[in-house]
Formats: sequence, C-alpha cells, structure tokens
Amino acid sequence: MKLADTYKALGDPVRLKMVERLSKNPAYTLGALSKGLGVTRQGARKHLVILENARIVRLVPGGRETKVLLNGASLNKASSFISELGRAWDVRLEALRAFSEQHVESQDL
Amino acid sequence: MKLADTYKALGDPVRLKMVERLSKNPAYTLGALSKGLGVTRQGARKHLVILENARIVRLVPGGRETKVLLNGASLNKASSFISELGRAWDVRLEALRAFSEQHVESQDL
DNA sequence: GATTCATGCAACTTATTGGTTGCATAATGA
DNA sequence: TCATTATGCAACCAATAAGTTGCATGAATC
Repeated sequence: MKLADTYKALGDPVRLKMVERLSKNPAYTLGALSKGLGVTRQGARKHLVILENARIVRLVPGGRETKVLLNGASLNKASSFISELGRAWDVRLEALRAFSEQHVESQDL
Repeated sequence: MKLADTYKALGDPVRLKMVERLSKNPAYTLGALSKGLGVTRQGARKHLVILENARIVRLVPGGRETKVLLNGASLNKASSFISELGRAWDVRLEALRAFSEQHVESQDL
C-alpha cells in the first residue's frame, strides 16, 4: 500500500468524517458509524472498505455486528510524511531568503 | 477549500511526487517539473491545477515560463490535522487500556 | 523577421469513484 | 420457531478524473 493511497483515502468528506468520529470514539459498529453521513449503509460500507485497504481502519466481524477500529500507526505515518515535506520546504525557503539578503548586500557594495 | 480536498490532492502518485520534488527544490518551472513523471506535459499541468486549487502550490506566470511554488502553510495544516486525530486516538486508546486493567483488577478481587 | 521554446486551452476517450437498489444470510430475542 | 437486526454481496448508473492529441499564442533567440 503506497502512501498516496492513504491520502487518497482521507480525501473524501465522508471518509474523513468517519476517521474523525473514530478518533473520538474507538468503539463503533459498522452500522452506527454509517449513520448521519448522508449516504446509505451500503454506500458507507464502500468507504469503509477503502479505509480498510489503506490500513487506516480495521473491520472486525463478530457475531451479528462488525466493529470498526482505527489504526493510529497509519495516521502517524501519513502525518509525519507531510510534516517532513513541510520541514524540507522551510529549510529551502530559509536558504532562499539568506541568498536574497546576500544578493542585496552585494548590490550595496 | 475543504481539508478533504487537500488530502485528495495529495492522493495521487504523480502529484505527491511533484510536491516531494518541490519540497527539495522550490524553484521549478512548470516544464521542468512536468518531466520524468510518465505523463505528458498537458497531463502534468492538469495535476498542477488540482494542486493549485487545493492551495498546495501556486502557479506564477512570467515571461515565457511559469514558476511553480510550494505553499508550506497548506501542508502544515494538513499535517497537523492528521496528527490531532492520531493524538485523540492515542488518548482514547490509553483510556481503554486503563479501563481494561481496572477491569482485570476487579476480577482479581 | 523567422524560428524555437514554454506554455495555455479545448475536445475527446476511458477508467475510476461514489452512489443507489435489491436480495441473501447469519445471529439475536421473544 | 419466527421476526428482527446487522450485515455482506452484486448489478447497475451517473459523475468525475486521468490521460491523450491537436492547435494557438506570446516570449526569447538568432
């Protein structure tokens, strides 16, 4: 599973809402989590399968109901990758700024 | 622009590659950034427009060429949101663990 | 001025996504 | 056992996305 798939999985309002809910209450059943999202249960299930394939969520069948569990590790991975990008960008920006100032100084000579 | 759109924009291998490149070298022209991605220039441009709409990137036309600039603020926002989710999840998990242990202890009585 | 370079825009095709309805089935509870 | 509950699976549809080719245009260069 590639990292892009993780972001792709988060890139839908319904799925993002689901993840948000799960972060606040890790004990959802599939049915409960599917309510109030503006889609049918079957529609919601498709989203959950996508989240499962992206390893963001685990679906655990048991008895009559299926529990939905959040996988924090995936989120952490996704989060740290972006922040790494941001950090690299900051460093570059700083270098650019330093260069600009140096350039201005040399013009002042 | 919703947060889900930011993740959606990052949820494609070509676009993620672009952002990665930009984080390492903020001074790309559209043409240079479009090479080596396995798509045509016009295809790459479509991706760039998507990144621009998600405010991840800015396209700055000038003379004959167009510069592509990374917007670090968007990345930081995206990164911190996920890490917030992860944090909330950790707290919940800890609570659950504590509850389980308490439960075990009461069984021990 | 003619040529080359970097880009923008439009039309079109195909694949993927998001959503639905309908039906089947296994577990609970009365 | 019978009704109810929670779910899974398949078929189908419409919209969006990803990609292409072709052409137009403004800027640099010779």
